Order: sequence, then C-alpha cells, then structure tokens
Amino acid sequence: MSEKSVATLTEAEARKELARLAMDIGYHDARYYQDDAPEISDGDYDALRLRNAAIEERFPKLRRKDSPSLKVGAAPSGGFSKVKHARPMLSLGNAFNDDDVRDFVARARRFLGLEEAVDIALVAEPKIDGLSASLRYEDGRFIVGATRGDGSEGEDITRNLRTLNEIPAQIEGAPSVLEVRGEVYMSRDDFFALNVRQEEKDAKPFANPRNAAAGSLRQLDPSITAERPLKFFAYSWGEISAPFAETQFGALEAFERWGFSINPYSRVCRTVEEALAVHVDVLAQRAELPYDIDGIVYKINRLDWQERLGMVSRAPRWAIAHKFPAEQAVTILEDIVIQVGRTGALTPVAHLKPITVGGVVVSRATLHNEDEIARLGVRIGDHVVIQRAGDVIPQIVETLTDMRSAGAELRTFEVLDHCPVCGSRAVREEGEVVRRCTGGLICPAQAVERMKHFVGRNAFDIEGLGAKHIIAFIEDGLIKNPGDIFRLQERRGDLETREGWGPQSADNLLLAIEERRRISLDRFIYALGIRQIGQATARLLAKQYGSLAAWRAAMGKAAEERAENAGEMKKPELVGEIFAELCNIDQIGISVADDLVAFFAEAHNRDVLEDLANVLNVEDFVIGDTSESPVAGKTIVFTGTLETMTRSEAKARAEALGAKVAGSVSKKTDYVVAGPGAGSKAKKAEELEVPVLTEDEWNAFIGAA
DNA sequence: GAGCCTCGAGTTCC
DNA sequence: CTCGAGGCTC
Repeated sequence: MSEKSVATLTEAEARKELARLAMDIGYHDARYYQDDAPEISDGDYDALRLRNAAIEERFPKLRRKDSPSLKVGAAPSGGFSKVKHARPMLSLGNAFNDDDVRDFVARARRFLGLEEAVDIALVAEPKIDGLSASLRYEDGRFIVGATRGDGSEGEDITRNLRTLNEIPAQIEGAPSVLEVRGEVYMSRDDFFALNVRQEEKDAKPFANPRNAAAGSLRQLDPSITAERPLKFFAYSWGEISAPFAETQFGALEAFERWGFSINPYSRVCRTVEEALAVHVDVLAQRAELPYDIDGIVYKINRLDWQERLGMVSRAPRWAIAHKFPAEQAVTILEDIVIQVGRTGALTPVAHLKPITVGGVVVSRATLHNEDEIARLGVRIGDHVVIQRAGDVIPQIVETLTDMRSAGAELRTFEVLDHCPVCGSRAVREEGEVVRRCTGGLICPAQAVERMKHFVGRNAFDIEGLGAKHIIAFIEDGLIKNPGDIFRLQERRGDLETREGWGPQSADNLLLAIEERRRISLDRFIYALGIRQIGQATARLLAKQYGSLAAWRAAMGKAAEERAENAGEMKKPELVGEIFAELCNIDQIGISVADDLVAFFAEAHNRDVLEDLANVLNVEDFVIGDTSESPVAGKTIVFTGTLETMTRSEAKARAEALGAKVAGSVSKKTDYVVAGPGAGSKAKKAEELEVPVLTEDEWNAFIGAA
C-alpha cells in the first residue's frame, strides 16, 4: 500500500485517511484484545497508530471523536499481558563501601577455590536508575519485550519497546534465540523538557526521570510512548541458543556490534582496587552525567566463572551493586504509630512531616522495633535525618537532639503491652527483638495481613484484590478464610451491588480469581503464611514431598507424633520419624520444623487446608528434566573436605542434577561423598550400608551425565 | 561455640 | 532494602 507522506496530504485526504485508520485500528484492537488473535504484526499495527498520530499532529482540528489516539484504555481491564521469562531476571546484592566489595570478591574466590594470588577481573559499569527490560530476539527479529516484574514473570510491553530508537527491530549475526537485557531510562534533559510539556498540557509533572521513564513505558497506547524520549543500555542477557562471548565485556561488545548502546563508562578492571577506582571516578562525575545513576555494578568478567558461581535465591553470586551514598534530608517526626503484621509483629512506624528526598515525597519510615527507637533516642517532635536506603526505602538515620528547643517537652515513645487493634497481650520473647500480639486468630489486623499475604505477588497473585478490598470484604463477611475467595462467584450479586462496583468490576475480579485456581505446590505452601516458611523453604518442601496430598499426609502425621512426644525438642528423632525427616532437609532445622508442625497441630489450620484442597487445583512439583541424570531423586550427603570443588558448589551441582542434598546420614541417604577428614558421617554410612564415594568417584559418576 | 550465610518478615512509594 | 534469627561449617 503506497502511502503519501503526511507532509503532502491535503485536508480532504487527511480526513478520509483518519476515518479509515480509526476503523482499521479499531478492528485490529478487537482482534488483539478480545479475540487474542491478531491478524497483523505488532510492527504493522504500531505503524498504523503512528501514522494516525502524525496526521493528527498536522491537522489537529481533524482529530475524530473516536480517534484511536484517545483510546488510552484499549486493553481489556486496562493492563498488559504477562510474559514468563525463559530465565529469571535477577536482582543484585548491594555493597555500601569498599570493604563490602572486597568481601564479595573474596567470597567468589573462595567459592571458586582460587588462590589468594589469582586476580579476578571485573567489569565495572554504572548502574542506571531506570527500569530493566528483557528483549527477546528470534532469528534476529525482536519478538517480545517485557518488564522485570517479579523476576520470573513480567509484563508484555513489546509495542512500547518497539518505539525506542535504541532497540533495534532486527539484528544480524546473533544466536537464533537471544534475550537481551538492559535498562530503559530517560536522560535528565529529556525529563525536564518532558515536564515542561506536561505542564503545558496541564498534566501532572513527573517526580524524577525514573518515574517519567516508568510512566512512559507503561502507556497502554504505544504512540504516547513513541513521543517520550526513552533510551536503552544493554548490559546482560537471558536465554540464548548458543554462547556468543567468553567474557562479560565480550558480551557487551557483541551487543554493541548488534546495534545496541552500551554504557560508555563500562570497563574491564583486572583487580578489585581498579574497580573501586571506577566507583570513585564516576561518583565524582555523577552530576555531569546526562542520566541518573545510583551506583556501580561489578560483574566477574569470565563467564565460565559466572556459571560456576551461579546464584543465591534471587541474586547472582557473580555480580554486586556498589551503591553511591544516599541523599539525606531533615524533617520532623510527628508521630509514631504501631502496625500489626501477619505474624502479630508490632512495628513502630514514624509519621514524618512530608519532605522530598531523592525526588520522592516521603511521609513515613519504619522504625523497626523498640530497640531501634531507643538507639536513635528519638522523641515525637524531634528533627530527624532521613535517607532512602538503597535509594528506595526511607529510614531514619539519626536524631538531631541539638535542634530541640530549650524547655520543650517532647513525648517519648511508650512501649505497648497490648495489641492496639485487638487488645490481646503484646509480648516480647526472651532474646527476640520484636514484640508480638498474642491475639493470633482473633486479631483482625493479623487476619487482614495473612489474607494480604495469601493473595500477594509471590503467593496466589490475585490481580485486583488489594488491601482495600480485602479489608472491606472481611468486614462485610464476604470472606473469612482463604477458601472463601474461591467461592466468591457464588456471591456475585453481593459484589456487583457494592458501592463503586458493577458487573464489569465483579467480572474482572472473578476472572482474576479463576485464573489462580490452579497453582504450583510451592506457591501454595508459601501462601499459607506459616511462620518461617518463606519462598525458599516452601520450595524445599514442595520438592521433598512432590504433591499436596503427600505433604499434608506427612505433616498431619508429624503433628500427631509431636502431640505424643511434646517437650522432646532437643533431638529430632525423639519427636518422631517425620519430624526428623524434616530436620534432615538441608536448610531446615528444629526451629523451622517445629513452626511447620505446630501449624498442622492447629485444628483450625487443618480445616483451612482441607477447604482449600477442595476448591483448588494444586499442581505437583515438577523438577526440571533430570531424567538423564544418574542421581535424580537420590539423596546425597557431602562430608569431609572436598578438594576439587567447594561444598556449596558441590551442592548446587548435585541439585541441578535433580538430587537432594542432605546434611546428615540416615537410612534414606543414597550416597555419601566423603573427602579426607570425614568422620562420624562416613562411619554412620558404613553402619547403615550406604555407599560411600570418594570425590573422584563422585565426579566420574555425575560426569557421565 | 563462633562466624558465616541464607532466609524470612516487615516496610515505602509510585 | 534491612534486620534478626536459624542453620551450617569449621
């Protein structure tokens, strides 16, 4: 289709074309959003919208009432679809001073088993204050782009990302599958200019470049994003079909060859000290840089080392962010208010006279606990220095006692001995820092927090069911137990007639709930909010027991054992077989096992679980494909000093091959790998007739896989 | 038994 | 993001 350049269109032609575009775009919107079956590529679609916007810009008077550019909320319930990252997008550990960085390198050296004298080269690159994004290329074509989201699943912002000049639509010579990761950001100059335009349009200005970039990227209408001056630095990658570099810096160079921008301050440093010099250097130039940065990221340059180091929970062991000192400000502590958490923890929160720190207005900050208040010596009415830790969470750094006016009587914070919400006793256990409400099930504040946790992002992740609705639903008796959420459709009438609700909002919520009726076992366990059972431990349990039925059966039995042998906490075996089995899972000890079993000892909790099991579809835990692995499903115990690898490396490798790594030898142990100096464990293995391998034998054994 | 390391729980603002 | 506590290693 030959199109006339917008500049040469006559008014009549423009009017006709705008009408056609409105119709076409409306048609494709319906295919895309309603049928989920687009007929044209995103690129072609974007071209239509861009042309529409261009014509409207030249002939503002011709803008139609039904113009596509006015339909900001084209998406169904106003959102982006989700994209699962083929490889998770990690976050980074933080260093706040030079020693933290030296420690990081020392840890890596130890993990890799390297001599003190071996230098570990690092790539130092500025950490841009923007939003990370992942761009997937297949056969050189940009296919899909996503936000980081929770790290494993982000939002599909492909159409918005396509509007960025610095994101090539096509790249040459790259692996057939390549996920490029980097930071979308806005330069300071562009941010100021945008704010001027925003004010001219009577739109709210953005607080800082980061928010401006975030707001621009989250536009439902890509033509708005297209008008925003967003930029992109590539710095990392996700899934790749073939290796394309041997070093971190080599990867950056490859990105540059493919047409991406990489940060010009990125450089290879042979030693930690050289890397630390980059930090000093860039910090000195911080104000002159065209964009905001919040620190320097160091990555171990050799990719084979990166691979061996792997990751810990959500962060790689081969990279760290060295933060710049946080911006500080002085304000007045107006009040201290107590919040009640899911576990009953009473947390004092400072209410502050609102003040801008690092481009955001801060009015509250956590005071953690009563010891922290005592340490700060703060009283209500005091001037306090606040900063945003890691440039995000506000914290009170110090109290400016000098600024107390003479004779002024400032109120001190008084420790509560009762829960401010339910009135139950609030006690602080011996040796613990937190004070807790003992109200448990009767405390409404705890009930709300437990429910919030249940529907939260890392648990059931029910969209549209936020704190406000939860509180209202609980108050109105719509939900009492978690299972009630999944019976809300029976009370559709009650939902629709709520103030501010209608058929559409009820539909949206019920749909979001239906989507989550199916859930993985580990998320399910995590959602229950059992004390000390977070994401990592929930996954361990899911892995150990495999199915909800198996887990419930085991835990129920453990609770019985515990009832019979209460008080025998010192030795797990004395409590019971299952209890001992729990404690034998690496990372789970007596304390964690006891909280877990205590949960099952409560009839109320068993009822909640039974109820949930009836309304949900909890998927069995599936481990990655380790069918080829000789050690899949086997339980391994490492003991003694390992020579060719460190303990954590050995553990990580074994787990990757589908094995369970346990801490002590039992009759369930399949193999014991003993290095020199192995003592009691190797002996116990002999007694139990568990095969004992040397390290070399073990390596040969798994090497076959 | 001390000293790491990892995990959980609590929190802010947009 | 931070802090405290639990678990593991030596």
